[in-house]
Amino acid sequence: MGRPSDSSELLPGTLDLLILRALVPGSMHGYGIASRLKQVSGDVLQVGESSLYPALQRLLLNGWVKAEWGSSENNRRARYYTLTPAGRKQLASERREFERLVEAIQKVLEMA
Amino acid sequence: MGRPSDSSELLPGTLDLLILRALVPGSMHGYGIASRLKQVSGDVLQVGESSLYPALQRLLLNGWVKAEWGSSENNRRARYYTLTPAGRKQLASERREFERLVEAIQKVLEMA
DNA sequence: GCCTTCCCATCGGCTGTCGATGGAAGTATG
DNA sequence: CATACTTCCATCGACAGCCGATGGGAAGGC
Repeated sequence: MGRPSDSSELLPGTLDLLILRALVPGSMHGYGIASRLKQVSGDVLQVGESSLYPALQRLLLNGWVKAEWGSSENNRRARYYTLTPAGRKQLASERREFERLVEAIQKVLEMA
Repeated sequence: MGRPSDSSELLPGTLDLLILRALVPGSMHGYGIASRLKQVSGDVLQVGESSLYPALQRLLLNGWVKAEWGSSENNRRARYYTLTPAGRKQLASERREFERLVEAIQKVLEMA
């Protein structure tokens, strides 16, 4: 699994980038992040919860995001994740790297 | 390893695509494929041999490529890999999928 | 004779992703 | 009321891909 030809709906290695980017407009809870990614991508990016939460743990551990409990607009207990300054730097870095690699791949795809 | 922020020089999950694409102009041996990818990508895509050969085995197993022994232009023993018709179909499919995902990610990266 | 380049290949380990699973708390249905 | 559905949290086990290290052999230059 985790390969483009499989049922994967994600390019492996881009999940952190996507999550960090999703948090730029403001704090969100996990479920909301997944919904937002799905929505913005036009149903292409379908992040399962079993991919999402490990990723969020990772981000917490590295200090890219912080978390605090609260209640969602539906009166449900929810954990809100917020981008830290370090997280913004990481986002910028991952984004540059991603674009660098995609450009490189495009060159290969378009070569003679 | 295998993540964008690491020293990885590859977007995980794109290696098969790259190899298949590299074989479109004609048969090549493994070492040549790696060199070509590096060159065309402007030194960005650096495929280690320990990534390359397992990938080639995979492609062989799936029938996307076939292999035959020969000698390189330098009189050295070399195994030449050639795209099969099934390989071309696979290439087209992986390429579409890759572009689909990249577009989706772009949407996220550029969202408000 | 030695070193570098070319070319093959494998093995062990790590990490990321996913399917399955489970739970709790609100909201709607009948 | 009871049942079902949705939201929201989270973990576990399996699996596959990539990489660093390592091995070797054969051609050619110094």
